[in-house]
Amino acid sequence: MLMEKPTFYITTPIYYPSSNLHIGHSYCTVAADVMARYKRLRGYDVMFLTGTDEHGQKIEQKAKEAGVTPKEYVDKVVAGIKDLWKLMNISEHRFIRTTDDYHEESIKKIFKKLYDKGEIYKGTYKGKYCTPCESFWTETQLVDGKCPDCGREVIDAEEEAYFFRLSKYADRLLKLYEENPGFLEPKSRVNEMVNNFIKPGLEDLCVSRTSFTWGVPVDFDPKHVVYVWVDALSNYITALGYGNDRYHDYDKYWPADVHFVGKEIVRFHSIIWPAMLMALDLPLPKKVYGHGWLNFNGEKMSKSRGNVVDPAVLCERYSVDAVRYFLLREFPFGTDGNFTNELLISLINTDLANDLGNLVSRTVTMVMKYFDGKLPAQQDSDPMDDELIAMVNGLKDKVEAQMEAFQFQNAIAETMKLVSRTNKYIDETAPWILCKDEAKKGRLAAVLYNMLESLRVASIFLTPVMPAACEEIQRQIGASPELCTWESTQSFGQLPRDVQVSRGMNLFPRINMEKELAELDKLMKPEAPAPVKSEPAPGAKEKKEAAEGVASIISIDDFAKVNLRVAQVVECERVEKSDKLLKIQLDDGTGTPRQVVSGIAAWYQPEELIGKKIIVVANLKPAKLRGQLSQGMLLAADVGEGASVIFVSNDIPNGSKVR
RNA sequence: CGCGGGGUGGAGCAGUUGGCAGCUCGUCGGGCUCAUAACCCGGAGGUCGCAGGUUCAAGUCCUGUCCCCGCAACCA
Repeated sequence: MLMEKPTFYITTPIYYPSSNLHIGHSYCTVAADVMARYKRLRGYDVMFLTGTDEHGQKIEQKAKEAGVTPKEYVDKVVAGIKDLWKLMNISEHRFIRTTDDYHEESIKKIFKKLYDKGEIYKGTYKGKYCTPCESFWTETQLVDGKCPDCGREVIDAEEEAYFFRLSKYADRLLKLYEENPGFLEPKSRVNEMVNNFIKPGLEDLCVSRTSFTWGVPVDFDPKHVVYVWVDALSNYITALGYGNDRYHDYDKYWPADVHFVGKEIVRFHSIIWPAMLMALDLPLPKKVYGHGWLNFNGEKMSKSRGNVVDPAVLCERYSVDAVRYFLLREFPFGTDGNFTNELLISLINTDLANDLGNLVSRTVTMVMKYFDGKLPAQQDSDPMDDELIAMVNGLKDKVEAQMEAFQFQNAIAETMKLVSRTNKYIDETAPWILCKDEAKKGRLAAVLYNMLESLRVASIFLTPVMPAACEEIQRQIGASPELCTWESTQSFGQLPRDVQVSRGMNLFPRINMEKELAELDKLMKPEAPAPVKSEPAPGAKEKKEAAEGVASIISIDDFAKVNLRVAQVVECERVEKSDKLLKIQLDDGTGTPRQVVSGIAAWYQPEELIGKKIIVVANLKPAKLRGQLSQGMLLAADVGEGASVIFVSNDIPNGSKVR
């Protein structure tokens, strides 16, 4: 009886607090939380870790821009992150910040240990350096041989740096994947790692920097700070007390059962992290699971596109539980998902309002109506009930199998099948007819009991996903907490026969789709003034067109920001390996040639543009297209599927301002 | 160029070891009235991107091809 509880250690990545988090971060953290809650329900001693990775040049810069110290900067963002997790009902967890003193202490020790073991050596980091930006860049990052940030020339430069002997672990990593196929999931990620990174050969990894100071100093060589790899990845063990006295759970929880990570950082977790642990002679995590990304309306979410979804807004409008349900029910964990507002509302309405919420409502109402809230113990069963009961009894295994494989969407789907079956059962048994015959009171009571019992089981399976709502369901159907253990779902019939229900509020109110879509649209573009046109609820595509067709009003000052100039095409050629792009050299009157890359190759031959005068947006941030620097864009009209460049009269001198 | 992912009824997606093609939404018709204009039943609708091949049998394996998306390394 004194058996120790089995342990379960799950982590999310530590997020980079250079700005507020978006729905993608919530997705990962909620998934981990659901797993943690599920394991706790099943009797595990769970350690759930999340946190923030707070060092690095970008934070240093952001803080400088904001006129505060880096610590002040991250403190503020981190406070917001903690609030978000509170709002999203993230259960008991440990929160590590890489600026925590115990973590920094551990990092110094780990770095020293690796150095003493010869796993880290001092060398020189060679790269391209942009003096004004004080930034190192790799060859591949350069845009047309110039600094990707400012477009200026870079110089060859070297800096002294420490390197981790990553290259020597290639074989051991390959062996790890072969012998332990479950180490990295989904499986498709393994090929990616092997083909892209290990097979071409691993290079030693630069693990220190001298170009910025916002980091953990290397204590035996203080002009260096520990770079992200050692600093951030080690959080999974420093948070347990490895190398520090703040915590003492390392022996209990390490190795981790699973690291949940986004697909963009799978590489770090499946190559660098295991290699580091090998170098430290520590056990490896049992599994790294790379989940997919949430796109928005088919596009990658990003600040510059202005399509970042704020989870807090959604939670406030639709309840935390509804958002949590949506995230896990709608998207297969492991592959990318496409987030749309329409999908969110539609799922809440159908699954939660119509099916589950309404089932609770009609069930409780009938018990109130027919038996004044308390069922009689005298009940008559019927073979008609067998199918429903069998379904309940078989459900636990199915749900568990899906949860253990991190297939949340399937686990939820299994449970929702029971909800649907129960709705159907009501139709089959027609309690509203039974109630008219006094002789059938016992039968009526049995039917209502079966409905309650199905709801009890469904609510337990959904508890990890929707903790608050399920608690309320259980309260309404009269299922006390001791009747809602995970084990109790094993067999049908745990509620007392004479159960007492209580009426409650609607769990999931239906949402007016048209109205909400319009509201959400407004909320997502807070900086934009009210749209000129506010057609109700157009389809997704139409909406996009409307936004493009009738742009919102801007002030003359906004327009003044755009620097339009007349320029003449000097040279023009196709961009190699691209069928859409033309590379155009312009004379914009400044004396310095300007290169613009434009996606008009389908409609223009390079020759026919040479000598023509066009209008160029001269102050657009330079971008790299197919490896070619583009310093601006030329104006062209959309004509059907094609494009028509706006040419201007050759009388206008190059460089003339257009306004 | 390379690597990875994807192309399945109107929309969005599932489809482990090859075996009569499923789900949700929408749509059409019917039923019910306990319930949150909810619930239940039935119908229509797909030659599973295209072309070959292996097999008694392929969405599922092999080859070729077209299109879409992402990643290309110190960026955390």
